[in-house]
Amino acid sequence: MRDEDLPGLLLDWYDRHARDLPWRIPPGSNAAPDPYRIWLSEVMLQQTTVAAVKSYFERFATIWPTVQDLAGAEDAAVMAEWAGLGYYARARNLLKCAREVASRGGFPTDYESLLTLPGIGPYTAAAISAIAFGQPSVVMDGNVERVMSRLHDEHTPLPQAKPILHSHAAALTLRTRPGDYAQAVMDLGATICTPKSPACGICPWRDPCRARAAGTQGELPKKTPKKPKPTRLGIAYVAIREDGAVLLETRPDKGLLGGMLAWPTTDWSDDPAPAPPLDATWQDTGTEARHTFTHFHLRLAIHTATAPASAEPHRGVFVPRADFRPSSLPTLMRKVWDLTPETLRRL
DNA sequence: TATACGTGGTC
DNA sequence: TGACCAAGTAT
Repeated sequence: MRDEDLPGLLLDWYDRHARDLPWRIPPGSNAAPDPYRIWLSEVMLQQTTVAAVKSYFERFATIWPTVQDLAGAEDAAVMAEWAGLGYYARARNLLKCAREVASRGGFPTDYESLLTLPGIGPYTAAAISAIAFGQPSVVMDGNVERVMSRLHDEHTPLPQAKPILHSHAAALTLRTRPGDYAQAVMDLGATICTPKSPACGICPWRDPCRARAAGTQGELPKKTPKKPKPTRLGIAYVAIREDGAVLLETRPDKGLLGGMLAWPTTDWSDDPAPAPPLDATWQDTGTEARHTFTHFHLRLAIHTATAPASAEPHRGVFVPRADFRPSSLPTLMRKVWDLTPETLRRL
């Protein structure tokens, strides 16, 4: 098996097995990819599964069919539509990027220019230039790292191995069909060369794969062990006015859940100081929302209060119940609402 | 180079 | 059930 045969082998497989995805131009189609849809899908797919992205992509593409439409959207509308997808800096950067692209009249086509846009890093710049503009960029994501580590039986742990794996990937990236090739390697990683129990028997690269020959595919890629997650504590304050309005605030742009609608809370720490957003008689419901973020566990106690029509909160604004959509909250805050006693939620 | 940054599925 | 993991980026 010669190295130059590998891309062709993979493209043959992709021609027969490419998944049908809402943002994808099927192999063999003459249609031109829409850079806006490619960009939108790639940003959504950062550290996020295809299954989670699909419905969000459909909604965004329907509400804002072009980058000009998105550039003209209200910040709050975009954040509300992104709620539940996670990594909210992506949504803030999405809007910044849309406005920059719209003002310059379209997406740049080359890797270096794409890299300067907000929310577009090495992976996304390579993916857009390859998939939307047919450039032979080296597309490196978690899938490609895993596939390359196995193909070459590379035991150096990540992230140390990144340069080695990148050079392996670069050696396979050709001028022919770079967009299809990039998607093919990622599809291979997502559906066959999976992290656990890869389906080597049906892999188009089973013969050249060095890890398969050595029987090491299940242990690759090696990774440096992760730190344990600490547990932090906090209190979420759910205030409901006599007319049913709920007290919410928009979190600061920087930091966790930045820019998202949320119940006022204390700090999240070992021993948070109480910080009720309203002078009222607060009740401890005795229940807590448990949530795990990337780097810590959180236990958020839920305190509730009812407020008169004249109530003036220190923080946040009362949102009329008719305008309140739990689906516009990030998942942690939606959990808090779901755990709030039914008798209060019905007020 | 290391850390902050979400969420849901899987085993 | 808890740890791992996913089409990463910003700082």
